[in-house]
Amino acid sequence: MPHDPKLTPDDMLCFDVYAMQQAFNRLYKPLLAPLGLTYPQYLVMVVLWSEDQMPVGRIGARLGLESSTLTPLIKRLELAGLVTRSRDLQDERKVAVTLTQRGRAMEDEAREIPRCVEASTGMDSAEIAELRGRLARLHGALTAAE
Amino acid sequence: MPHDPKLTPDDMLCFDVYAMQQAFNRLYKPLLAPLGLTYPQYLVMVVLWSEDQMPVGRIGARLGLESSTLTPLIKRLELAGLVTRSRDLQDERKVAVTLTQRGRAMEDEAREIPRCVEASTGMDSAEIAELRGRLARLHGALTAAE
DNA sequence: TTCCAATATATCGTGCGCGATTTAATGGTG
DNA sequence: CACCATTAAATCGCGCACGATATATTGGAA
Repeated sequence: MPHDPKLTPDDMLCFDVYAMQQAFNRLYKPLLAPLGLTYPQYLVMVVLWSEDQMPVGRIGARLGLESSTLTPLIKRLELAGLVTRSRDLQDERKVAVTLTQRGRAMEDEAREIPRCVEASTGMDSAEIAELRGRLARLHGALTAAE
Repeated sequence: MPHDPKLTPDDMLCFDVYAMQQAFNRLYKPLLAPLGLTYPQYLVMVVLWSEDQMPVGRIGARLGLESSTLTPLIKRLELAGLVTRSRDLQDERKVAVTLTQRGRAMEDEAREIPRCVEASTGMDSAEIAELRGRLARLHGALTAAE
């Protein structure tokens, strides 16, 4: 029985995804630098721009992040004056995260970013949609596999 | 001029990739736990299994990682008894990373992992190849866009 | 030969990301 | 009412990941 041909990272789907994540990070860095945001911070802001006043846990559910990741991140957003944190009066276990005026205003400053990113992909919307469909299917299979 | 419809992370290709990376990490974790490896450490081992005795910089070139990431990671592999580090005699700036006997032996223990991962994708090889092609094209476009 | 720019690695500081644990509030059940 | 499992955040420790910087070696150029 012959040995497997030597496996390299370039043969692995997971490495494509790993490298792609690196590439997106490099792409976003200069776009987000003027806003003073990191990429994960930008994701949190996107969530809040789509629906303000959310408890930490709900943001985490949207992004697949734990409170151990989000709590310090959100505290940095608070320090930057973009959000405020306040205990929910109905349920004091929850901490509601709310955009400040400055946080809301930043949505406008960030408006060009999605278009800029899309342009960098060199793909038209149909192609992007097709790729996203495949990724969604794969994501479903992987999470189903636990 | 109408406002853009509210953007959410679920509308973003970059978030698909971000979530996919999370999913792969979750998938690999239990597979790598018996070996005592993290996912980035596994990638380094894959590189060394494909070609032993490599300087730090060459490993970094393969994986897209800086010495500031690799040096501590490789020191942990050394502490685990999987590799040794030694100055290149021809060029003493370089540090050659070499598998120990235990490091080489681990290749066998890891042999089932790629098949296991492939099975979890729920895709056949043609489908995977097609997806990888699209990702490679996107990666090229993104890195070309700086 | 002496100097110097380039190269290779290491170090430092900051920010994710997660598992494990802690703390506190909630909503039942006995 | 008292008890307690559940839930929501926060905290802690560890390991990436990267930019900026430091250190040391190398290979030329003056």
